[in-house]
Amino acid sequence: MIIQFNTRAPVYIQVVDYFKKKMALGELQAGEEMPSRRELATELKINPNTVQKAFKEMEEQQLITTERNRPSRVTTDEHVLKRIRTELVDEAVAVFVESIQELDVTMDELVDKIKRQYGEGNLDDRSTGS
Amino acid sequence: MIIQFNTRAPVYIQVVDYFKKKMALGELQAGEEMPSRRELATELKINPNTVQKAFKEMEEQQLITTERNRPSRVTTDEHVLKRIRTELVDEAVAVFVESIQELDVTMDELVDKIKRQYGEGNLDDRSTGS
DNA sequence: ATTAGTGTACTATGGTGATAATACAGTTAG
DNA sequence: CTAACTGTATTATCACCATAGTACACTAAT
Repeated sequence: MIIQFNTRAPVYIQVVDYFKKKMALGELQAGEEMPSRRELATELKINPNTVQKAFKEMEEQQLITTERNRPSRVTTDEHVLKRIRTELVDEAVAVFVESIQELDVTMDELVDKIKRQYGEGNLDDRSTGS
Repeated sequence: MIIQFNTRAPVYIQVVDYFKKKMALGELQAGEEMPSRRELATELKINPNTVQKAFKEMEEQQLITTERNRPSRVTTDEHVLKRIRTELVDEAVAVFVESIQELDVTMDELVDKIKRQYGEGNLDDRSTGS
């Protein structure tokens, strides 16, 4: 997965979301070691302090834990991990609906535009059985 | 239409979007007079300078015009006005798809969540014939 | 002409976000 | 022990955003 920074949202928030996605997809699993702050900063070409801020945020959200001067680890709380994907999607939907509210958009128009936006076939049209 | 400020996006951008929506819905029509900066600042409980910044942004986007020290007016360029709604929706869809990309969300799940988010029946499920 | 209302411009302050450069304490591999 | 790596903390600078206060030129109504 590649991270692509916007100008709008704070970088440290985008870093948090980046790791949330990784956890939601199982690319980062419970108890797994996180990359070091400096290493990640170099890799993402951002400031170590920004990474530190992101990690601090993730700690407050119970996504990772850190003991002393050892590399941070993904939480082992499966309960927390399970919720990540749902929260990401629900948050995105909330922001989306908020932004198009009162514009009298039909469901058909939305679905059409969303499908078109995906384009590269990332979105599955089949049912998952909810 | 009521404006509800987020903490995320700059206030002056939210003011611009607020007026874009009004224009897209025909609440503000071509050539119509805009409220004065000070008046609007009082009404929205924000600083006149913030309103001024929003109006300057709208001028650069050709949404309004101002001559000398007369109240600003909505552009008479129907071409510009026609595009507003499409741009608003497309932009929202782009941001939305971007945010849920790589999360393996099915179309069914999305539609379900979106409908649920609307809830109060703002979203029409019938086709408009595009 | 006076007054109140326009748009516009400027300075200043405070908060947040991002960067840069250090510094320190603790851990680990050599 | 030493060296290199961890996390953490601090100070400083810069940009953007929002606010406050003030000022000026012009227009319109009186």
